[in-house]
Amino acid sequence: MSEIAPVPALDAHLGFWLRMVSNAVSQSFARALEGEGVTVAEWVFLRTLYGAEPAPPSRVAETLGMTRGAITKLADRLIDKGLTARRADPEDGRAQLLSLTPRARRLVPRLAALADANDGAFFASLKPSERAQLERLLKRIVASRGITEIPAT
Amino acid sequence: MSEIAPVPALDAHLGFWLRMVSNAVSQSFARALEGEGVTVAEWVFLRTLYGAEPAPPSRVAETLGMTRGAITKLADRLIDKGLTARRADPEDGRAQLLSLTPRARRLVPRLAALADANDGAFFASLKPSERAQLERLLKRIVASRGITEIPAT
DNA sequence: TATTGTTATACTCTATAACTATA
DNA sequence: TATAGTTATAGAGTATAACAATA
Repeated sequence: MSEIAPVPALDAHLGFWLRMVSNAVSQSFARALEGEGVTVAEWVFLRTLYGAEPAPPSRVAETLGMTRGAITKLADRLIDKGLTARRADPEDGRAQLLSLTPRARRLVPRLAALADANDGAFFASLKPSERAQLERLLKRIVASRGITEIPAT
Repeated sequence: MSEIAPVPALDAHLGFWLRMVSNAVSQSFARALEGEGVTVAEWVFLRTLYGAEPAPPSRVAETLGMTRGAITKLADRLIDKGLTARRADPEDGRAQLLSLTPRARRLVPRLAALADANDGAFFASLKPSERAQLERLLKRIVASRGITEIPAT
């Protein structure tokens, strides 16, 4: 006979609440971005290249904690959308350089405004001191666990 | 000429830090689950059915905020793995009932132990009072935004 | 040989919509 | 007609591995 051992509920873990809030924030942001025709991963990619020198896929991959193959696919999609350009690196015949198109440079500030609004709405119920406390705790975890990966999803 | 308007960095948003930590917790947990041959979504599904009456796909879908089609696919995979059973509801010819196999009932406590260990490791750098504070703030956001969806991913 | 990038393949997660069977 | 579930299709995100070109 198969016993039912007592098992903590899903919501007994802090990680559960973290994911619940994080997913809600991301999903809400994703819906807002949809109106501008981009996904969250695309936003992160665009923001990373914004105001920066053209970068090779390998560096973007490292920054975002993704494989080079994944960056190729993401870049392909953004090139199709007219938001990214890819050109050969004049100094290394193997390398490519990714950069934003003028349209992307006009778009990014609009997307940033959506990010601001989304963030503001979600954390509006916290007092400034509480928001600061939340940020402090999260950054402590990032530091203590050595988390370096920028979340693209 | 295309101007570069000042745009807040990705890490200027609380949502960024939330996602950074949440993704790290989930990825670490996913790797731990891999050793047991299940994904995070499968764990959530299994935990939801553990110790509960057999449930129709429609109810599971509602609980997890997924479509019925998605649940069918998830259940198919778990049936293949011998962790879930599907049988016709004797009281409604249209309905099916999903339940855990004995093997799944033995597995869930092991998976729960992994969840405990993962959570413990990530929040070890916080004092108990800080963990409580973090939980309180997260739950406040959940309540104020009316978040109900259990994060399956 | 090592490195850069692309391509091929595959799998998870998810959604929408068409479809079947039953109520 | 309405509901429950499945199936078909599609797309995002990701990974691994094979490959071509260049260093």
